[in-house]
Formats: sequence, C-alpha cells, structure tokens
Amino acid sequence: MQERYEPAVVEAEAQAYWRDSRCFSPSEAPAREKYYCLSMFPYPSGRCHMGHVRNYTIGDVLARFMRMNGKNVLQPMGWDAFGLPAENAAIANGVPPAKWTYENIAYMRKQLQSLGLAIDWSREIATCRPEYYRWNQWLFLRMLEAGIAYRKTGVVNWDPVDQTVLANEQVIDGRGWRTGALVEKREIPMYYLGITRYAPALLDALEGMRGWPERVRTMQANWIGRSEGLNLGFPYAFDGMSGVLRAFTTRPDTIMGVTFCAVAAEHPLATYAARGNAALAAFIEECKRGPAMESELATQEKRGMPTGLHVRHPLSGEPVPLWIGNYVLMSYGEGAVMGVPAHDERDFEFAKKYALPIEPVIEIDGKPFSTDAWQAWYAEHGRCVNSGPYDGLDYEAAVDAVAADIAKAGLGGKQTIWRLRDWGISRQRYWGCPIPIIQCAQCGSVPVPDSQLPVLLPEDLVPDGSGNPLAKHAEFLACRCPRCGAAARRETDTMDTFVDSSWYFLRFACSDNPGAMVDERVDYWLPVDQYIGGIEHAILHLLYSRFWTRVMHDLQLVRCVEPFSNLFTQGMVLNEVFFRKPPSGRVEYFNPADVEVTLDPRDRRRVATLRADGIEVQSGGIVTMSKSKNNGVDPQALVEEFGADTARLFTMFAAPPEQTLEWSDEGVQGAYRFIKRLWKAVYDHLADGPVEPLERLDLDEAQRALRRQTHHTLAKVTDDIGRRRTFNTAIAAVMELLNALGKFAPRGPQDRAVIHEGLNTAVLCLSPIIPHATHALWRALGHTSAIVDEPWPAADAEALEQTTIEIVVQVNGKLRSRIRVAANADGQSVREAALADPNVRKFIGDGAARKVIVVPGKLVNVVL
RNA sequence: GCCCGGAUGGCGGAACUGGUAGACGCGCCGGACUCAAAAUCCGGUGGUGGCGACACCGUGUGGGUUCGAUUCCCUCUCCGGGCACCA
Repeated sequence: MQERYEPAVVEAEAQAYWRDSRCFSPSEAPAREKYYCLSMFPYPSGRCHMGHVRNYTIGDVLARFMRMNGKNVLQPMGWDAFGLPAENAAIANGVPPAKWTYENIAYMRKQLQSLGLAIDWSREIATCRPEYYRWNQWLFLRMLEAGIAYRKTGVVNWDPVDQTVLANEQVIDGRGWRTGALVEKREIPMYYLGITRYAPALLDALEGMRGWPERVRTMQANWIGRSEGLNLGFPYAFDGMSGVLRAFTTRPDTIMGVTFCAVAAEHPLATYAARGNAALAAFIEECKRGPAMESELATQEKRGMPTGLHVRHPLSGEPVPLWIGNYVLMSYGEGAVMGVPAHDERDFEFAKKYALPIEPVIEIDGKPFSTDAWQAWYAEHGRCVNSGPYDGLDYEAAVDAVAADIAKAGLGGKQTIWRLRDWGISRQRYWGCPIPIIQCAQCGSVPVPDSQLPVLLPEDLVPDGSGNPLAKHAEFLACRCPRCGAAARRETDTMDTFVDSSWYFLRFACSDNPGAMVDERVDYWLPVDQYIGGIEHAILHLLYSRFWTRVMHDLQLVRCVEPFSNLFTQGMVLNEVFFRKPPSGRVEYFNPADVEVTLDPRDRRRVATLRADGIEVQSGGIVTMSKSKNNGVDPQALVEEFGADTARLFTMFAAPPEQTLEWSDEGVQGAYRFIKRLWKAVYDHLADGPVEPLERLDLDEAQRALRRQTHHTLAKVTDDIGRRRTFNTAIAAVMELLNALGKFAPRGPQDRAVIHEGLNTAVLCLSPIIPHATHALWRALGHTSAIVDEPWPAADAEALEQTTIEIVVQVNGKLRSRIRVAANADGQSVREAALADPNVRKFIGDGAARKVIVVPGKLVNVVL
C-alpha cells in the first residue's frame, strides 16, 4: 500500500469499484428484508451547500450500515426541479428556467457523486420532466373525480405595478420586492385539495408513529388543531335582514361573560354594516389590505370598529354590540367570535382598548379578579359565577348545561373544528406542472382527458416578472373543449411544488415505468424505512406527503398508508455573517472565506478584516447558511483539498446530526489529520511483516485490556449508529481506540495479533462514514473481498468481560473516593469496602452514616 | 403573537434510564524532530486558592423535588425552526 494517504487516488478507485460492480442498484427480492433509505431530494439551486453534504452523509452512513447488516438497501436520488428560484434567475439573467435548472442538475449531480454516496443513480428523477409530472396531472384528475380536488376562490398577493401575483417571500414590509408598490390582496379562483377531510385520520395516525420524533408529531398535531367546543348562534334582526350570527367557542362555560361579538372584515355582516357607513367601509378596506401571513396578522396591533349593530345573546336575550376586529380570522371557524374579555387574553386587550365592559364569570380558588391587567389564571378553568342558572358548575358541567340549553333553543350544539385548511395548489406561475384543465366559454372548467396527458410545459419561455408567460403564449393557450369541441383556452395556472414532492418517494420504486404512476414494486419498497431531512419540513412537506399517500391508498393505487416509518430531522448548518453597511446604500455581505478574524491583544476583542483591502468588517452573528447572506461554504473546495471522506467525517463528527452545526475550518483539519493517522497506523503495522492468528484464550492482562477496548468500541459504534444515530460519539469512540492502539508498543507476535484485530475493527466501524479510505485500507489489511460487502461484525461478549470494576464513593452527594471491587461483588461487601476507604473515613469523622445508598455496579453514597 | 426546539470550558461537543460534569476533537501553552518552516510525534490545558496532597466554585436566570439534578417540575432571558405562495 501507499505510505502517503492520497484522497484523490483512493476516492477515484473506490468510486470506480462501486460503479463497475453496480452494488448500489438493488432489485426487488421478496425473501430479503428491504431497507428504503431516503434523504429529502434537493432543489437544484446551482451548487451543493453544507446542508446537503450533511443530509446526504447521514443517509449514506445509515444506508451503508444497514447494507452491512444484511438488508436489501435502496437509496435513490432526484431533483425537486420546479420552483420560484428558476424564475428569479430567468428574470435576472434572461435564461429560460428549464436551461438553468438542467444545468444546475448536471453540476450538482457531479458534486453529489464526488461525495461517494451509495445511491442508485439509475432511478434518478427530476420533477420538471414530463415523464414525472404527467402523473401529477393524472392523479389530480382522479382527485377531481373523487371530489377531493375542487375549485373555489382564494386570496393572493397582487403587485399592481407588475400586474403579477407575489409569493409571501416576495412581499417585504407590505410592498412588492421589485416594484416597491403596496401589495394588494386579491380573490381569484383556485384549485384546492380537500386535506381537511383527512384531518381526523392524519391526526389519529400520529399516535402510532413511534418512528417519528416526538416534537414533529406534536407540531403536526397542533397544526391540524382539533378543537372541541360549541357552535352557537346570536340571533339578529336588522332592517330587511334577519338571521343568526354563527360563532365557535371552546369556552361555552364563559358564555354569560359575553360583552361583545366580533367578526372578520370579510364576514357578510361586516359587508352589510358597511353599506352607507363610509368610515366602516374604509376600515374594512384597510383590514383587507393588511398582511396575509399568519405571523404578521398575529403581531399586528389589535384594532376594531363598532358596526352600530347589535345581536342578541342566545341565552339571556340581551343585546350584544357587534364589532369588526382585525384579529378575527375568516378562515377559522365561522369568522366570528364571542367576546369574553374577562377570560380570553385577546378579548381582554380588545376590550381595554375600546372601553368595553369586562365581566368575570369564572372563579378560581377565590382569587381576586381585577380589570387592571391581564393575569394568566383568568383563562384557566374554574367554577361559574354571575352566570344565573350555571352558578357553581365546574367547567365540564357548565359546558354540558350550556350546550344543552343552546340546543334546546335551536341555536347550535357541540362541534369539533380543525385549524387545518384545505390545500390551495394553484400558482399563477410558469415554472411548474400545468393544471390539466381547459376553460371553455360554454362548458366552464373541463378536465383534460387522460388520453391528452401530459399537458406539456413549453421549456423555452423566459419570465420577465410581469405575470405568467404562459398566459401570453398562444401555442400553449390554444385548445379545443373536450366536451363541446369549441375553441377554448388552456388553464395557465401551475401546481404548488409541494405536489411534486408529495409522492416522489413512491416513484423511485418504479421510475422506469412509462405506462403507470406506480406499480407493484412500490408495494415492495414502501414505506420508506428511514426518511432524513431538515427540521424546517416538519409540517408542510411531511403532512402533504402523508395526505397524498392516503389519497393514493384510498384510490387503491398503493398498499401503504403512512409513507415514512422512521423520520430523522437534521439540524441546520450555520456560519458567521460578515458585512459592511455604508452610510448610504445597501448592506454588502462578505464570504467568511475572504475575511480574516484576529484577536486584538490589548482588549481581547475579535477583529474581522476583509483580506482584499485589510479594512474592518462587522460580524452579524452566526446564522443559517444562505445565498442572500453570502455565508455559505462550498463543499467543492473542501472535497478538492481534503477529499470527500474528510468532508463526510467532519460533518458527522462536529455535532450530533439533529443539532444545528456551526461551521469551522479548524475542525476540518482535525478530521483530515485523523484519517491520515489511521492510514499511517495501518501502514506501520503492515510494514512490520505478517501477522499470526490471535490466540484468544492465551493473552496477558495488557493484551486482554486492548482487546476489551476493541470490542467495547465495536459494541458502542453499533449502538450509536444503529439505535442512537449519534455519529459524533461513534467517531469519538474509534478515535479513542486508535489512540489506545498507538500507545500499545508491540513486543511479541500476540501483541501484533491484538493490534491487527483492533485496526480491522476500526476500519470496519468507520466504513459507513469514510467509505473510500476504508475501502483501500481493508484491501491493504489483506482481505480479498470489498469492505462494502463485509457483514457488520458482532462484539465478542467474552472479550468484554471484566473481573473487577471501579465504584465511585460519594459523601453527601460529593465525589470523595473511588474503590475497585470484584465485578460480581454484592451490595453488602461494596458498602463495607466503601465505608472502610480512608478518604471516606476522613469525611465521615466521628459521626455515623445516617444512610448508605448503594447503586450496584456504579456508586455508593454515604449520607451523614 | 402562536406552536416546536435549544443554551455545558477559549471553541464544536460528551455525560444514553436521576448516579464520576467536561469523553473526543479544535485552539492554546510547553517539549521533540528540523539550518528554518510546514507536516508529524510527546506532555499539559474549566475557574479560584495551595509547593503539594487537596479544597471550594462551576452546566443561560431564579426557585422546587431528591440521599444525589446538565438530566425531572415551575419562572424568566436569549437563540434557532415553522406559521399554509421560499423549498
């Protein structure tokens, strides 16, 4: 073997072997246990970033580990290729999104391949290819037939200057990103998928999804947001109009504390009240112009205006003033709330602001209620007071009594509502999957017949920021109505890109099938055994995918119901941001690679200067790597300088994969150094000549100790990768083993035999993480088989046995001594040994121990 | 604002089920090798006091439970993710 570790040579060789042996292209083998390992496919933004390296290395370590554990492993890769950045690039550079996207894919594929991932590239898919997106269209038509997809109006951000719809991220402080014009809300017809009808199923299934992180299940449950409560009506009779204002509440027990009702600006009663009331109409207009995002709606100042109208309290019959409130959401419940300021924080704030009465009707432990300031306990459950017939009832009894009385009055009843809204999939954009609909003047919206699928997206258009170019493309627009045959216009809206990513994991099982969306191979590979991706996808992508899979299951297209058995959510990759902000003009960001950070010797202050001009730059803290902040680290340079193994090792060692990872160049050097040390250790060992077989039963104490560490390391690495998914501690354990092997000076043949076993074990343990170097080292150690095909070994239980163990002795919980006892010593003898220890006696002094706690195999605590 | 996480030496992190706080790595300090440098190797490295054995302090803040808390409970602060058209 080579004395020097040369990653470029080693990695080219290993990758050639994997490519030529096709070892990562599995076929269905029903007799074998399958393992479908999937990392979230990337958006082809141009270049890989460290987040990709991290994501795909985690998946690759697991795929390779499971492969060595005998599983039939599938690890595919594809491209989430439709989306907004391609249109932005087109606007900036005049390049068609298709060309930009395909070039990015070609470059990023090369980058990913250089990382040596155990991927079956023969299954690669790109969602912008008609072979893929035709099935989006096909299933959309099935959903239309099933009534799951439907058309209704929805609200969008409208830029009045560019005459175009803006994404939320293109609206900055209420203005269009390019034009600076005040953004308006517009109602337009859109297609929706009825995910809400799956809400109960999606919620209930979470309970059994033990392979998902608890926090993701909690987030999804909260997002779906099941609420049990009362739907109640406030009757009204205005000029020429009477009816019932419907509201939903989870606190029917506070109903006698209602002092006002508030409706959303879009509510029909708001519209009615605004007729002939210019001030109110203006307020409604203002609310409608307000933010569309929930985060902005929730943080904006709570404002309202009285309509001058009154509705009647459903139980007391008293008049209740009706307000319009900007904090009432039309999309939740009925778009109306009953205002109980004494027991709801938002209502309290609103009532204080507009001097509405606050009437406490719940008492908790006799605590004094004051209208001066809100207290958290005002919202707690208690006993009804000032509530007439309900006085003295607790929460549950009051809810039942109020619900019964409301039902008796014919004004409502108990109801369960959901926070989850139906999924609007229409996008007024070019670079997406065309929605297969034809708009006919006679027949309305008509589905494109299956025989005419796919509706092809022309790939040569260049958006200019002023609306969807499809809407100006005569060739695309022109079509005939499938129903009446008259000339018609093709729908120009495309689908949300979450549609593309909601089923790609199914297509990987049968990506070569041109005749069907899915086939029987999907039932072999699915569900995904391990799904890996960023925590930022915890709700939307994962919930949409679960929904889509259920729809396909109900249409009898796939057998599986839940697509991802186990989910692993990785943390983000962060780096420091450096910038200068000139007194006038825009902030300029500098890549950390171009910045020199030194420590000022006088005041120990960190000083950052730009290498190019030596002038100071400011630090903006450590945040997620992004193009816009110019703080990304390109893995390409890293791979070229140190090799893929170093990049992989560092990203796996630097932090547990679930946590955020801060970038540091020094750590990379450390990872590189470790591989070089491993390489040198094997080289030096082999240079001493052939190795004799290990005489397991005839070893001295030192040899047994080293062997114990070898097998302890193997057991720990197996557990850390297989169960805990803490690759950083697995790597640390192998580092410790290598340190121990280095300190062990061989004197005889059995010393060398024990070292040989240790090196073989270290190489095997690291092979999922640094597969190229270990591929070469395995061969060098004399094995004829490839390490990728080697079965994962089991630790030798006998080697792990110990005759004596160390016990920690505490006095009053503080560490005072350590004693060695026989491994099988009973509690009584351990206790006696601890009390006899001189250091312990010193602390006990003359007094006697009040209590002695013995934790077998661990410690003794003497309590004085 | 709401939902979900996180906070441990100079730095990244370890401590898995309530039981030795700081494994492993980086950086730094000292030494070896070298004409020199790089690379490599050896030793040291939480803070304070002490020649030393050792002692005291120490896991974001304040409180609680416990023989014992980085770990469990409550409070607050700061940071990160999501909030439905970024993906």
